[in-house]
Formats: sequence, C-alpha cells, structure tokens
Amino acid sequence: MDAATFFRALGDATRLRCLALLHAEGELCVCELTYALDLAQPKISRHLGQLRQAEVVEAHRHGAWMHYRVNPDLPDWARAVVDEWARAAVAAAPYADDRRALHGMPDRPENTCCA
Amino acid sequence: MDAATFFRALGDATRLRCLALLHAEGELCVCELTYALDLAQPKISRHLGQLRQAEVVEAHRHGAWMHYRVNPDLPDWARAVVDEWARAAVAAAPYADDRRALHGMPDRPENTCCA
DNA sequence: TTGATATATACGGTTAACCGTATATAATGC
DNA sequence: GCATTATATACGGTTAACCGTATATATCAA
Repeated sequence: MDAATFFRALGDATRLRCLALLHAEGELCVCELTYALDLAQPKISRHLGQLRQAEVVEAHRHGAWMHYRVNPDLPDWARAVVDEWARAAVAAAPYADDRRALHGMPDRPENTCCA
Repeated sequence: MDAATFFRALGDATRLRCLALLHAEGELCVCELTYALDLAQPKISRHLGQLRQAEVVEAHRHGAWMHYRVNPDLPDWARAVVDEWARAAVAAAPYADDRRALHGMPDRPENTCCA
C-alpha cells in the first residue's frame, strides 16, 4: 500500500463523497451513488475505478449491478485514516445531504432484487 | 479545512517525506530537508509551499532560515490522520533513512545559530 | 434474438501538477 | 556598500488529472 497513492485517491471531492457514502452505508452499487450524488454516471464510474485501483474500495458483481464497498483489507493505518475523516465528515455538507438523497431514492436495487 | 485539499497535499511522495521528517523532528528549515532528502532545493521549497498552502504545515522565519513544522492548529481529524499515517510509516523506507541522513548532516543550522 | 438496464471505457479537450534550470528576494556578515 | 547563504519564484516543457459526450460491454428478461 503506497501512502501517496492512497492519499491521492482521497484528494478529490467526488471521490470523498463516494467514500463517505460507502463508509456509512456499507455497500452500494453505481446507480445508487449516481443518484445520491446527482452526477453523471460515467463520472461516478471513473472515480470509483480510481478508488478501486488505489485499493481504497473493492467491488464485486451482483447480477447486473456492481457493488462497491470500502476495502476491508486496508492496512490498519489506512482504515484509521478513513474512519477518522469519516467520523468528522458524517454530519457535514455535502455528505449528510448525499445520504439523505440516497435514502429518498425510489426503487433502490437492494429493495427489488437482492441483498 | 477542505478534506480534498488536505488529502491532495498528502498525495505526493516528496511531500510525505517532508511531512514525516517534520512530524518526527518537530521543526526543520529548508536546508535540512533538502539535505536529508537529497533533492534539489527548489523542489523541496515548492512542495513545502504546497503543504503550507493546504495548511498542513506552517512556517516562520528565523533569521535567514525558514522553519517549518506540522500545523499545530490542524483540526482533530486531520491531526489524527497525520499521526496514524506517521506511526505506521516511521520505521519504513524511505522515512527512516531520511531521518538517519538528517542526523548525519554536518553543521546543522540549529547547532550553529539558534533553537 | 431483441430490448432494456447497469456499468465501463474511449475520445477529445482543458486544466492542473510535476520537473529541472535559472534567477529573484531576503537576511547576514564584513 | 558587497559577498555569501537561505529560500522562493519564474520559465518552459511534459505528464497526469479532470471533464462531458458518445459508445461499448454485460446482464437480465421476454
């Protein structure tokens, strides 16, 4: 785990919004993140790809959906970094609003297919 | 304190080496960092400037020397991030070697003028 | 197979980040 | 004043990061 790569992956507002949502919700698919953040799907997908390449998150396919979650195998220090930041960010904008938007999403995949 | 800006500032190997040294030593001037990291002075100076602009470190002048240190007014979460990372990095390359190089530096400014 | 949905990638363009080298600024000491 | 040391910045160039739009891939359902 290269620290510079790890921190660089966290150095973007969109990626932090994704990460905050994944940290709070456990596991989400791309369409949920796209809906909650109200951003173009390719943008979300690209940023998730970067987080994944830096091994900040991991993904697995679940039918048509790709499920992302915070990498459970992060080294302790990196997990601590994410936790510390997330704890401070959880109540702040735009993260709280993103969670609110997610919870207001109609026909969430989890509700109609799986999990 | 914008988290993306903060993390982006940490997303570079040279800046992490500077930060690790400052974290371990408390306060250093540019020439000490330049010597310890064995890099060109303008490169160090530029990276310190970026860390400073992101408010990860702060600086004050001490005669001809600029002394840098980790910003003591970092928000708690950011301080925790730096501490957690530094604790894991302290024994690893290249940080341990940088400290060793610093301690082997002849005529360190602190020894000849101040502090 | 066809159509619909979910996701990833390719394309083209703009901006920002890095580098080395050279030079400017600032303080010190004579 | 001038010379020396310490630090910052300017210049020019290369690479990497971001964006929006369009399209490709993958899965499911019929």
